[in-house]
Amino acid sequence: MSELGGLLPRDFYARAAHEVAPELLGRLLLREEEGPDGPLLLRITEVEAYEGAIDPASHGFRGPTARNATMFGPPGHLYVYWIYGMHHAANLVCGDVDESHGVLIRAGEVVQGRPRAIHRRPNAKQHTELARGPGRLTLALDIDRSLDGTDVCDPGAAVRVYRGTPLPASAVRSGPRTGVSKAHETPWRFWAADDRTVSPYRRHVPKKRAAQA
DNA sequence: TTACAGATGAACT
DNA sequence: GTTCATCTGTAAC
Repeated sequence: MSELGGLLPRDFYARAAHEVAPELLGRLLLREEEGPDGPLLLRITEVEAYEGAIDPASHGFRGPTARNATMFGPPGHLYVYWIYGMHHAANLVCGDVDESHGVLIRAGEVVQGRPRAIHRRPNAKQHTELARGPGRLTLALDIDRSLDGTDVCDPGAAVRVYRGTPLPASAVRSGPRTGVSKAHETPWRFWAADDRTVSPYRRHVPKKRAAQA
């Protein structure tokens, strides 16, 4: 398909996450699938940047663990983690090896393969809800920990990122990150202006107290 | 619009 | 052992 515009090269990711993040808006995330229907295609509309050792909100802040090992590897790979015991979230590893920079893919618009996304997300009332939010997005695209470490620059990979049509800077908005308890003031959430597939902002819920007996 | 339950892994004491 | 996390669906205001 010509609209894909070719794979984004690894160099694209080999920069600070907050530089890469806004340039990912409008790009196309391709999810390869078995069967005759061909791949799913998602146009990225919302992302958040996390920057390793200098960013207390990043999974990489306290150093490598079994879960976040992928973040400490080379850029251009997919970091998938399991959160709150019920959702997956997908990041693209940025920066250099050991820097543990990442860009969380928060939301997007399913532009191809929509019936399959609807099948996986029966609760979605409109197509704009199919991948509106990081947990919903991974559900719609059937992304889980088995895809952790996928090289999105590899033409044969199950998940890849294509150039698509990047958003002009004038159509990019930024603000505080969602659901993050630390470094809340850092405006490293980026989204496409006036796009209905962008998730609603939810500030961090300070704490959940167990009910007193 | 705001608040909370829910399930699991990882970090922390 | 305890606390909390890059969240979502549902319910009460």
